[in-house]
Order: sequence, then structure tokens, then C-alpha cells
Amino acid sequence: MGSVSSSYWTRAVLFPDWAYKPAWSPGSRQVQLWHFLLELLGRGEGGAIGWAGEWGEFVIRDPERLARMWGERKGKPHMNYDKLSRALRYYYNKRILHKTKGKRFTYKFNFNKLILVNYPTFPSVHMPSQTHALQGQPPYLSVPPPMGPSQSDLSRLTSVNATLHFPPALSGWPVNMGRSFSIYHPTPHMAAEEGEERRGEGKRIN
DNA sequence: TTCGGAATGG
DNA sequence: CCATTCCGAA
Repeated sequence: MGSVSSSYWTRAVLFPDWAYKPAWSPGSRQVQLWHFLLELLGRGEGGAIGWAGEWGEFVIRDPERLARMWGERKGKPHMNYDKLSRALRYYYNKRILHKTKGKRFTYKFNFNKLILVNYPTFPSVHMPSQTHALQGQPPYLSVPPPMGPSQSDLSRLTSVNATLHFPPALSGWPVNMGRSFSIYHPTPHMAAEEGEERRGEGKRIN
């Protein structure tokens, strides 16, 4: 895993390996639902799902179609919105998502908790082109610049990441490359939302 | 429609 | 852990 050094410099510099759970490599972990949603949203898929009003808000325009797409990805032919939405609801506790009440099929990502870092920066190519800047400009956080000389303190890194930094214009989302974007989600207990401070646990059955 | 418990599986 | 499946309740 320490083979490529010059590529993915941001990654190499700022984060330790463990922070990059291979999201969906062939033999690795499966795609998570929110990966999938972000993927569709990112490429402005438009039909089944799209960004809504607020930052991180999205609306599912065609629930059953979205469910079919999701089912196809996961090899679950009997997927439907009822089940998909249950998975979405589990995200409430994990604080990845919450519901925008009053608006049908509308949810909102908690980007406080969900921090996306790094997409494949190619060593050879110099930023192909900034062809299209999508409106509804989304949720990508780029990796901040500064790297102290001596740092093995990971918790510090986390807070550095938490500093939002909006990339001027990124060419797009890492979706086309498939298998190589990374997603990192720490669990800091900073930035309490209004009206909700729930620990991820609190329930343990068995 | 939306919510969340419960059982189950990979 | 992360859904999937099923389902009763609000």
C-alpha cells in the first residue's frame, strides 16, 4: 500500500492510511448507501435524485426508481423505497443524514459529520479541464494545505479537516474513476446541532 | 409518509 | 457494522 508516492499527494501528506477505508474495492467493503447517493448527486443525475434548496439537502424525485438503481448496485432485485428509506433512517442516529420535515422525500446530509476528502489527483495530468461547474454546488471538501513538520497526533488532524475549505472549482466528482475515492468520517463531538445531541450509541441489545 | 423495533444476513 | 426485510404505529 505504500507503493505509489507521488500520486495522491494530498492523501499521503495529510492522512494516515487507516483514515481511508477502501470504500468499494472489488474484494473490499461494499458500497454504502450514502456513497451511492453522493455519487448520483454528484453527477447531477437529475432524474431520480437531486440537490434541493439548502446546503446538503436533496430530494428524491423518483423514490422507486432510485430504489431500483440502488438494488441493482447491491444485487438486491427486490429493493424498494420502503426498504431504502429504512436504511436512510438508520443514518439519523449515526448523524449522517436527517430528514427535512414537511418536505416530501427530502433529506439533508450532515456535512459536519461527513467529511469527504481527496479525490484522485493524477500525478501526470495537470487538472484536465474545468469543464463544467455544476450549480447546486456541493459537498466536496478539499484537503487543507498546511502540514506541520512533526505530527503524529491524529486527533489534531481531524480538527484540521473539520475546517471547511471550499475548493474553487473542481472538475467534478470522483465517480467516473470508480474505485478510487476515499471517504473519511470522523466522529468529533464538536459543533452541536440545534436540538439534538445524541450519542451514536445509547442502545445495545443482544 | 414517516418512523423505528426486531430479526436476519453478509 | 451496514444494511435488508417485514411490519405496526403515528
